[in-house]
Amino acid sequence: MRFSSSYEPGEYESDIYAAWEASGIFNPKVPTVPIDNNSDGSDDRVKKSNQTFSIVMPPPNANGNLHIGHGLTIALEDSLTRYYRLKGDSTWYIPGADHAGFETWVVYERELEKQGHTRFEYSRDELYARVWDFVAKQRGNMELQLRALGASCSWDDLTFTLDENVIDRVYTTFEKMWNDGLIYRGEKLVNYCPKHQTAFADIEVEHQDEKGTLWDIAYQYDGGEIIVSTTRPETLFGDAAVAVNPEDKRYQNLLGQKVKLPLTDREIPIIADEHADPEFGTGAVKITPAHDFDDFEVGERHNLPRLQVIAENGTMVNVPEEFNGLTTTECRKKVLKTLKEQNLLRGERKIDHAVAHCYKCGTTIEPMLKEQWFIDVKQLAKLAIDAIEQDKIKFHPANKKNILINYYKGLKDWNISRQIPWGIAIPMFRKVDLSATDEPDWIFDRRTNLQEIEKAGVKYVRDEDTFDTWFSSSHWPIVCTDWDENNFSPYYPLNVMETGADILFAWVARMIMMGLYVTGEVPFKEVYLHGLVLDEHGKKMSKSKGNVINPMDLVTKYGSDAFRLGILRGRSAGMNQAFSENSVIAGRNLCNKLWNISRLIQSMTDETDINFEVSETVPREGYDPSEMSEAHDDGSERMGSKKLQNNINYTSNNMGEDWICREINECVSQVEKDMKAYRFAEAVEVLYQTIWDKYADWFLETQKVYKNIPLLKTTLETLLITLHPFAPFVTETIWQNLSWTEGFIAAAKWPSKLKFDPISAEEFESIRTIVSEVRGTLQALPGTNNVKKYGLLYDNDSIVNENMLIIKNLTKVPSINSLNGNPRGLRIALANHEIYLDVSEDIVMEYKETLTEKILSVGKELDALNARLMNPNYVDRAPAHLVKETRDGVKEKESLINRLKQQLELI
RNA sequence: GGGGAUUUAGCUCAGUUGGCUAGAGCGUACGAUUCACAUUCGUAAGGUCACAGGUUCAAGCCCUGUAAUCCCCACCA
Repeated sequence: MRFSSSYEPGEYESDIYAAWEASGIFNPKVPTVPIDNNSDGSDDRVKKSNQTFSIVMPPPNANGNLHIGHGLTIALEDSLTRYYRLKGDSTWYIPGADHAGFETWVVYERELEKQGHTRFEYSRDELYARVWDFVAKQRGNMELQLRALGASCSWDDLTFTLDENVIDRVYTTFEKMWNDGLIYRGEKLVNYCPKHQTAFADIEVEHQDEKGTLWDIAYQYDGGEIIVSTTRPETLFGDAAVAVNPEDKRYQNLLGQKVKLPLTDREIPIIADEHADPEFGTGAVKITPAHDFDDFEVGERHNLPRLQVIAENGTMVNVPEEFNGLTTTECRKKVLKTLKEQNLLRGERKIDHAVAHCYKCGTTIEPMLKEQWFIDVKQLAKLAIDAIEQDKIKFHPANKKNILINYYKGLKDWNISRQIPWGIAIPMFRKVDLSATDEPDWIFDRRTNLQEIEKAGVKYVRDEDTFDTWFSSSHWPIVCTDWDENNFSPYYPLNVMETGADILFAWVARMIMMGLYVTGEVPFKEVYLHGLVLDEHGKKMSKSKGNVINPMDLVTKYGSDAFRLGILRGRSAGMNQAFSENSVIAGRNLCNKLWNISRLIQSMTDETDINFEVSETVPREGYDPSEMSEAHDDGSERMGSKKLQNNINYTSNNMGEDWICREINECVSQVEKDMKAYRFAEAVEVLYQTIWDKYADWFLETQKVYKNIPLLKTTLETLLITLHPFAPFVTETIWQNLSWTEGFIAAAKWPSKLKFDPISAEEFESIRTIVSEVRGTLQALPGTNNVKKYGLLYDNDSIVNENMLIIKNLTKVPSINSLNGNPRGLRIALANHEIYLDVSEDIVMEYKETLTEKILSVGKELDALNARLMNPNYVDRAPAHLVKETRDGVKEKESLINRLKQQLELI
C-alpha cells in the first residue's frame, strides 16, 4: 500500500513541484505547423500542436511577499495554463518580478532613515546601486511562494522589470514617440508629494473628504474692497488675479479693477472667468496659477504669471521676509494672524472638501509647477478606443469595455517623470551651454549610464528623473513574449491578460495603448479582471483592521490545492467578494476525499491482481482513452458495463457504470465550457459534485458489489486529469502513487468522452430514486435505528431483482426478498416500482400522517401543472417540447398520487 | 456632478439565450458508525428571489421607477 490514510499535502508538495520543474514540462514548446495528424494516428503532441496559449504574470514586487490577491491571481492564471496544457496547447506562462519603483523606494528610504541617513547625501547613481543591492538581498521569497502555490510558469523566462531587454524596449518606444512628436517637456502643475519629493500621475493620488475652513479675505482697492473665499490663505502670495463669474451681476462694475494683494504691495486685476461659481462663498475667487490645478487653467486662459511660492520641500519661497522658509502650515497661521490684525479677515466657516493625499504616506499633495516629460495621449487613446470598439479585445466582465472607452475619452496627457532614483533613467540629455543656440535643448540618447555626454562638441547632462513604472509596465506583454520588429513572436498577442480590476486604468489601459502603438496589434485577446478578496464579512482587508489573511499560512495549514480550490469558489469576474478559511477547509476535504477514493481503487486493483490476476484477462482495450469516442446513441457499443470474465463475482450488469460514464462526460463538457467562459467557480463546483456526490457516494458504492477494475481506473484517471488544473498537487501525488499510471499528470492528455449505454444510465436514476426514498422513509418512520430493523420486499420487478445487491448495499437494509402473496408494509411510491418496506401495520398507521402530507404536496404540484395546461395561450404559444413535458408531468404526478392513495387505503 | 456594480436560505455565493417545482458550500437539527475517508455517511428544516409597477402563455432573469450597500472617475476657491 502506497497511500497513507489521509492526504498530508505538506509531505508531497515541494517534491512534486521540484520534479515538475526539473522535467521541463512548464517550458513552452516550439509551436509547429500541423503535419497530417490523421494518417498514422500519431499521438505526438508536439507535432500536432499548432495552438499556443500564452499568459503573463502581473509581476509581483521582487522584494515583497505574496498577499491574498496574488494567491487569487495565481489560482486563476495557473488553472488556465494547466488546462490548456492538458488540452495540448503549447503553453507559456511567463513569470515576472517588479522593481516596483515607488513602492520599493519608499521601503528603502525608510530603511535609510532608520540608519540615520537621507537620500540627499547620495548621488542618483549611488542610490540606484544601493537599492539594487537591497532588492537583491530580499529577492527570492516571492518566487518560492509562487512555487508553493503551484504556478506552472516557465522559470527560465522570468522577466525582471529592470532587465536589459525591458530597458531597451522602453527606450526604443520612447525614441519612437520622441520622433513622432508624442513626447513633450512641459511646465505644468503636477501632483507633488513634499515628503517623497516626487511627482505622481493623477491616478496615484487619493482624494479624501475632510473638514476644512473657508476664510473670507478682503482684497482692497481705492474706494472699495472685494471679499474672496479661500481654504488656502497661505498661497495668496502667489495670486495673479481675482476671478468672478462673467454672469455675476454683483461684480460687473469691478471687472478690470486692480486690487492690492494683502500683506504685499502687489496689485492684481479682477477678471471674469467661468471657473468662479457665484453660489460658492462670496463668488469671488483668488487665482494662484502655480499652486492649483483649476487656477493653472484660468491662468492659461488669461495669460497670468505663474508665481511659485511653495518650494519642493514644502516651505515658502518668494514671499515677504517674515514668511520666507516657513512650512505651509506655519505660514497659514501667520498669514491669518496678520490678516486679522490688519482687519482684512472677514469671516470663516467650516466646509467639507476633498483633499489630495499621497497614496503611500498620506501627506497632502501639493500641486507644484514643474518641468516634466509628458506623453500626448490623444493618438494613443484613439488607437485603443478603435481596437476596443471593434471588439479586438474581449472583457470579463463585459461591462469593463465601455468603462475603459469612457476612460480613454477623458484621458489627460500622461506625466511620465518621477523624481526617484529607483527606476529606469529617462534617456534624455539637456544642453548645458546655452550659447550653442543652433543645437536643440534636449537630445535623446540611450547612454544613461553616463551623467554627461558630448555631441558635435556640445555638452549635455542627463535628466535626473526616472520613468513612471507604468510606462515600462505598459510594455509587459511585448517584452515577456520576446516580441521584436523583425521576428514578432508566436506568443504575441497573449491569449489572456489576467489581473486585478483595480489596475484596469493604470495598467491594462496603458498596455493596450502601448501594444497597439509599438506592434500594431492588441497585446492580448481577452482580459479577465478579478475583484478584491475581502475578509469573511465582506470588509476590505487591511493591516489596521487586523483582518489580513496571509495565503502562505493557509497553504501551510491546508495545502496549496485546498487554498486554490477555496479561493476560486464563489468568485466571479470583477467582483469584490468575501473569502474565509471555511472555503479552504472545504477544498482540503475534497482533496482528502479524492485521496481516499484513489486509495480504495488502488486497493481494489491490488486485490484483484493478487487473487484473480484479472489484469491479464480484462478487456482493457475498451477503456484506452486514446480510442474512446462519443457514446453511441443506440448503445450498440456498451463499454461502461462490459462484463468481466473469469470471475464469478464480477459477472454483473451494473447500470451505475453507464450512469457514471454519462455523468463524468457531462462534467468534463461542463468544465470545458466553463473554462472557455472563464467561469472558474462553476468548473470547480461541478467537479466537486461529480467527484463527491456522484462518483464516491453512488458509483463507488456500487463497485463495492460489482467491481469493474478497468472502468475504475479509467474513470479515476478522467476525474484526476479534469481536476488537475485546479488542484495540481494532490492529483499529481495520486497519479505518481497509482500503480498503473505513467509520466506526469501535469503533462497528460485531456480526457476523451467515455462510452456508455444511455438507457442503462437513465435506468440507474430509478435505482437512485428507490434508494433515496427508502433512506428517507426509514428516517421518517418512528423509532431509531430503523435501517437495521426493516427489510425490503419486491414483487415481480426486474429492475429491483437485477440490482438487488446494489440496492441492499446502498440502503443498508438487512434483507431484500420477493413478496409472496398480497402486498404488505409500506410502498416505496416515488420510483413507481413494486417495492415495499417490510414494516408492521402499527408502524404503517403511525406513518399515515406523513403520507397524507405527501399526497397534499404532490397534489399542489399537480394543480400547478394542470393550471398551466388549462391556459390555452400556454398550449398554443409555448414550445411544443415544454407542453409535452408538462403533460408527462401531469401523468406522472397523477399516477404517483394514485399509488400514495392506494397505500393510504390499505391502512 | 459622471459612471459602474450589488441586493436570492442564518452566512458566502451560483442561477449562461426568460421555461424554476429557485440550487450549492458552510452553518443548524436529527440519525448512523469496525472492513477508502469523522477531513466520514444518511436524512431534514430553512427562500414574498430588496420594493413598486410593466411586458409576456411564462419573470429571479427583460423594461421603468424606488430604496439600501459598495466601488471608480472628476470637482469642491
